[in-house]
Amino acid sequence: MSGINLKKLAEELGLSISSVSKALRDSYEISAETKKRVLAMAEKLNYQPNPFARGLRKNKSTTIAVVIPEIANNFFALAIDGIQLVAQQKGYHVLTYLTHEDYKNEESTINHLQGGRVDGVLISLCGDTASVKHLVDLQQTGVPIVFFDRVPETMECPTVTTDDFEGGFKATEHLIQSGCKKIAYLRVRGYLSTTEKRMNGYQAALKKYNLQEDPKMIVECTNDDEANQVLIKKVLKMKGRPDGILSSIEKLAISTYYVCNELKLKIPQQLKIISFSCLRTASLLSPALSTITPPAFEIGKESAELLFRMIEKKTFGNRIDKIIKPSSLIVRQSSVDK
Amino acid sequence: MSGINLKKLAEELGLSISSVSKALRDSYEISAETKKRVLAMAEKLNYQPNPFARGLRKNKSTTIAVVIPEIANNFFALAIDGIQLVAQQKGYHVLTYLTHEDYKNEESTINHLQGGRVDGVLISLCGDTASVKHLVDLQQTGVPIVFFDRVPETMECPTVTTDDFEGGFKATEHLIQSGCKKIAYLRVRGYLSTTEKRMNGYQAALKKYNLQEDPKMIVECTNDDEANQVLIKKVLKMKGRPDGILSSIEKLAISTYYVCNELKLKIPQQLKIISFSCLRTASLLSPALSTITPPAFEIGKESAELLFRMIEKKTFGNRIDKIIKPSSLIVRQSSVDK
DNA sequence: ATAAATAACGAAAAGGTTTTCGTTATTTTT
DNA sequence: AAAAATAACGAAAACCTTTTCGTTATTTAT
Repeated sequence: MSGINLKKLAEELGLSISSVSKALRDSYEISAETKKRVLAMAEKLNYQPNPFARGLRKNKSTTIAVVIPEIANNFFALAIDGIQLVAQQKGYHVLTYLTHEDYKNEESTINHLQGGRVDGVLISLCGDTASVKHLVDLQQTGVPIVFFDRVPETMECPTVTTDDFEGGFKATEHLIQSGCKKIAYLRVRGYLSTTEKRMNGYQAALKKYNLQEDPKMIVECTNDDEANQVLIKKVLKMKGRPDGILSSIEKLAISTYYVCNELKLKIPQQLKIISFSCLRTASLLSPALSTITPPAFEIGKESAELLFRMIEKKTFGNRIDKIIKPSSLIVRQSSVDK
Repeated sequence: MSGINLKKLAEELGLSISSVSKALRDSYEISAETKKRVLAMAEKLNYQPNPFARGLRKNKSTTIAVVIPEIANNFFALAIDGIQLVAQQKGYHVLTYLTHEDYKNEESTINHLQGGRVDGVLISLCGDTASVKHLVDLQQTGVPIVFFDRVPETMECPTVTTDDFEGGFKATEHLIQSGCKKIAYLRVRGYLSTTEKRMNGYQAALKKYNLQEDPKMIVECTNDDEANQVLIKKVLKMKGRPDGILSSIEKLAISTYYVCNELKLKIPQQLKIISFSCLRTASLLSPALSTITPPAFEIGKESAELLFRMIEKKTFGNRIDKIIKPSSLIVRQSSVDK
């Protein structure tokens, strides 16, 4: 389509295809003078090597894949930002795939990635990932994979995560120290490593401060905002309702805000709330939302850096990296009495 | 790397490479029985055709590129969502590139796209795009390009935008009807089609209601949040300060909120504000932010659909589509007295 | 019964690069 | 002056598919 390839360059220059190729790769076999001529002509005609021919020949794509559940989510958007930064530096291209929290999508996406389309994969698991077979298969074909944020528990693999347990623990501890006696945890259905560990931290904090665990205080939400609001409303209307909420994801905190508006529940006077979140406008909300904020950009950046280490020296497999980046607890008005 | 290709399949089946290939493409030349055997074996070994060999042979990548200024921005995130939806349906892969509002990045990205890496390009221009030569060049090599949201003015090309002029007009009219006498417009430096047309709408509304245009009321912001806050603060502290603000992008509205917090300026009593924005939490801000909201998802979706129409029948060039999707004006507390 | 058509498959070229190896001409070494 | 080394380039194979064109065997039409 583009039309300008090595053959045409060679004709234009009166050289052979191989010589032109070598000149462009700065081979010692080509004289300095010829190289200069070739470079000039390539520049003039804006020659771009055909990526397929090159990929086929070198068995390398200079492309990585990023597989995430959704993009309209500040955490993932920021993570991609970090990934792109590193990829661009390395001269790599980035293919993005969205699973929309659907296991079938994740599976078929990963399967399509076999065959050499990419040199490596960065992935954050979707909520209902039932099996990791597709991932193990891909890994076994030799494609380096780095998991970030939502990682598998039953698979040997490099991961980059935040300290979800500590985050859940500290957030809960903070609510307790703000006077909460009955704290609910908003989790998402399925088996996400993040949700699980955050809950473990929550439970550990309850235990430390001798607060009773109550199964009714663990609200299992879905992907449907309206349904979630119904669930949250139900918990907030029951007798013995919680006076504090720890939300494992941002979206559920937002839903809680809406529900509180509707129920005329005052935050933080009647209900204190804190959420895992990367929302930039957290401090502008009414009231400002306290958050445990994972370093999304850094997580993306470090994941990519780790992946490129694996791509470059093929020595992965010996050492399985588990990188953990701390989240920051940011206290705002939603979790403290004025 | 993956190891399993047509040759191995053929060996395993006792067939020739060409027969296996034809069986997989469901050619009439192959018997139903053989096809079944081949399909079964391909399934069993999880055969994935090498995308480079195929791309090289068919001169087609089944890949599109999306070039945007930034990703951590709800408008672009939602647009990508729409794009991905269509691409996935069509079985296409999506390469994402971020220009970070840097012309040099945009230029080199576009130049790298020559050579057949992608079958089409979706792009939203960066703020300081000085020339469109790189885009014209790419277009002339035969790669279909669709521009969305931020589009060039000096180039024949298909575009998908929102009605920026009307949006600017209606937002300004709304502020006037809410009692504003002196309205500032927050624009971004450079020559973005969006900023420009929104400003034209703003100016037209002022004229219609016989309000004087004042150059000091047009605040030219940059990409640096802190610098912008300084600029906005300056305008809000001067005598004859505005009583209304129309912000051309979300980020500047957020900055204005921070400045107002600092200056103890009450929104909406002392300053009314409305902004172009796709912020999901607009209604949860303190106070809730009135917005003109472009249909980001639909813009992405329609851009992609248009692009695929161009890719599929190569009849583009005859008809240049200019699709305009209306924004919605959503009035909340920030722009009306209680 | 022969000619023509069809069904089912294989051989080989093409697509653009990279890389190995061969070839020539020039320079250096003995 | 002959031998060896080097410099600079070209020919061709390889990467894996797809597709055109043959080839054979079987079926249908004359």
